[in-house]
Amino acid sequence: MTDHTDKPAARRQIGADERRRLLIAAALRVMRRDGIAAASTRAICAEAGMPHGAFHYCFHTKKELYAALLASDIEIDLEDAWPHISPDVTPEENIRTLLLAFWTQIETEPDAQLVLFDLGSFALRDPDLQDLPRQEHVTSLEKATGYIQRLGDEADFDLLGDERTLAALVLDALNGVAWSWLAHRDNALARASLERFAAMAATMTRTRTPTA
Amino acid sequence: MTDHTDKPAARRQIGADERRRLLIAAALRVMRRDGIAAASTRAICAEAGMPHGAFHYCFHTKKELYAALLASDIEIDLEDAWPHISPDVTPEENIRTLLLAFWTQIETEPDAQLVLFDLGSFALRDPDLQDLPRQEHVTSLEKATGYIQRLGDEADFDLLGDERTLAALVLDALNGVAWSWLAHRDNALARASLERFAAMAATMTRTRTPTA
DNA sequence: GTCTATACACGGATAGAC
DNA sequence: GTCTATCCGTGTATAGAC
Repeated sequence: MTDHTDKPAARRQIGADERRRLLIAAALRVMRRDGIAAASTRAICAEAGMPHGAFHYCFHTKKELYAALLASDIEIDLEDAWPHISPDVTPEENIRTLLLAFWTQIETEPDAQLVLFDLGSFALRDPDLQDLPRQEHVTSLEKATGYIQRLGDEADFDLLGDERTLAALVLDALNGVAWSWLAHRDNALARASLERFAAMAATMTRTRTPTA
Repeated sequence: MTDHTDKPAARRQIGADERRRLLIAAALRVMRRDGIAAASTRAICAEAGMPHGAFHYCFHTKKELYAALLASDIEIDLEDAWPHISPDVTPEENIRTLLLAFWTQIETEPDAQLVLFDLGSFALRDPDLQDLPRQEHVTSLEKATGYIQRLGDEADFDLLGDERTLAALVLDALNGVAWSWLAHRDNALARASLERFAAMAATMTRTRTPTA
């Protein structure tokens, strides 16, 4: 009789793990909107529609939330936005196409990009969290290397020199362009820089099947 | 008789403008050491050896200090560290030399670099301060353009394409490499990326006086 | 397990003595 | 102009009711 009530009391019991997910998502929203400094535990709980007390039985400490945010990698992903690469156009054009596909992802979410910088910067100061950006970088590098290999396959060219170094440079260039773009907000300049980069990178390629 | 004392009481009167300089310097030290979040007005005053009250008659608000920090541009300067550029070696070697000279500046002060990111990121969130990173970028761009022109002159080559776009790309690449280096701290990888960039950039040059 | 109320420390800013 | 004492808001964390 005791648990036989009409009120869906059980529905309120969403469980700590689910709450964690909600809090992480809420934290990201607050950070995107108001910056990392404004993302207090109170603000995050309010955003998630939870009472403030909920925070500390989902995460022991706030640092734990930061760690969770950094672990749930919020990085650029091209899986669903892979552009059309054709072996019929020049390597330069294909490289440019790929870079601009990346760039579009960044350009559409400037606030997310800023949060990424803030979060990384925060972690770099804390000895307990320093490994997370390092790990994130390794992951990005692997992903980028994969993208570059796929590009070479689809566009029918080989890369000269070490692929990993090149992948690192591409990632860094994109990040650097993103950073300065956040300051100047000159879309044309950012894209021109990337197109310049594409032209330069194309000199590091050799087509596999020479055009007959 | 009144102001004729042996005690150097007047020496204590260092003046508000001098205090401002001291506070700015102290703020930078604290930020480098403990991060921007730890740089409270109290911590800064303590670092400067001043009472807490001193802060608010040097700066009306803390934002004013941030503005002063961003205005007193803490950027990479090569004036005193310009490397040896020779027209007798390839453009690629000269470009690499210049880039690595820049890089050495960055590499020796990682904490300063991190503060630069933090400060910029903070300013980008605040509508009142957004112009400062923009202005800083313009300044850096002009300076970089100057360096590139000087490089071309001393190394005896011309640049293909728009100089400003190239200067922007160089700055962005350096910043991007710096950012990822702060995470992975792999000096060799960072330098390899820059050398790669130098090789690519060299394809955008044409020597002025063709070797006879 | 869930939520309220609260403890406690710290931050920016100001009032007012000297 | 210089410094002390203090106000007030906010942040993290926890004790304890339900």
